[in-house]
Amino acid sequence: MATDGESPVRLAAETWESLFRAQVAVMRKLQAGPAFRKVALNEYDVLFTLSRCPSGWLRLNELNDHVLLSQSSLSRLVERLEKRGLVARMAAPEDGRGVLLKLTDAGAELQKDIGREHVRDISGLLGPALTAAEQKELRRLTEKLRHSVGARH
Amino acid sequence: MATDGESPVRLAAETWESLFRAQVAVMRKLQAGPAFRKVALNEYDVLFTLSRCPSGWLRLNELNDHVLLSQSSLSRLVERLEKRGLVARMAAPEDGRGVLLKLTDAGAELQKDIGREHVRDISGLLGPALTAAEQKELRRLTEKLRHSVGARH
DNA sequence: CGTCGATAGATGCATATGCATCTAAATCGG
DNA sequence: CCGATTTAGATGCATATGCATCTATCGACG
Repeated sequence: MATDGESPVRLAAETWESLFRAQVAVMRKLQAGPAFRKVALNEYDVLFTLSRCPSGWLRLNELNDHVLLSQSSLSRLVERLEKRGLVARMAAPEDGRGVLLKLTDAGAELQKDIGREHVRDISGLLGPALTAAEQKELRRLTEKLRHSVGARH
Repeated sequence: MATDGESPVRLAAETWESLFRAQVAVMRKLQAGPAFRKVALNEYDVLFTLSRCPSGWLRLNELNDHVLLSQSSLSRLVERLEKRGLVARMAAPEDGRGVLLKLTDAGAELQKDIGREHVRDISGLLGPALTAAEQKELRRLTEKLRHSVGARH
């Protein structure tokens, strides 16, 4: 009758809390680095997502699925990035309501610069903490989690 | 000479990105639930941390290590919680600069209410996504990561 | 003890965020 | 083809956040 000491609900809660705290701890360190002096985290996230987009152009609403921001905040964030000359807008060809975004050359270059530094910082944090095998397992589990959660209805 | 297809730096970056995206995906769902109608995420985090504190009282600066917020923002957040009657302050007995915090009865009750719902939501997200063994492994890896990253001086 | 640097919080101010709402374009139903 | 509903983004406004700075206390050292 004894469970192995933990109900499924409690296990899930503890797992989430641990994941969340780890994310906070790493993020704290990353934000302290000089990489985020020029762009805020969410701004970098947008630049990064755009840099990974195969066609170069991405719809604003698709971008919104990636970032933990409300629609209105993202709208204004992009407005700021545009004013700084880091992204360019274009009306969507097939949808008169839509807006397409892409990095400008300056935006792409800034993303690459920050990205390089960012990747070094990350490596410096994860490398000493987890073996390669553990990192792979962590990547696998978080991918699985994300896809399960992201899968709608 | 062939690596197994992945440099350590790249693996670390991908692992972090996957962890981060999973956190965003889960957080999005959690925030959409009715639990966060009454208190914002960071506010709940403070209530939760206080509820877990053995002595009941916690220093403001210790709280700050837990939450992804600047010192000034936490200061004002606590001020709001105090105005809402959810936490109480006390001058630290051994340190005239310090402030001690604890939940009021109303704060403890609200935390428990939201916590219950929160835990149910989490279970509903993680349960279908990962087996119990996978959750335990994820918990282990993220704890290891957090302790390694946090143990900095 | 008295001065000096470090630490805990609070506060002024500029900016970022979210909610509600608005406009315009697409889609649906007849 | 037309009106009704839905969807993509933008915007007004109140609030939350961060940076720089300020005050008060602590701790070290002469």
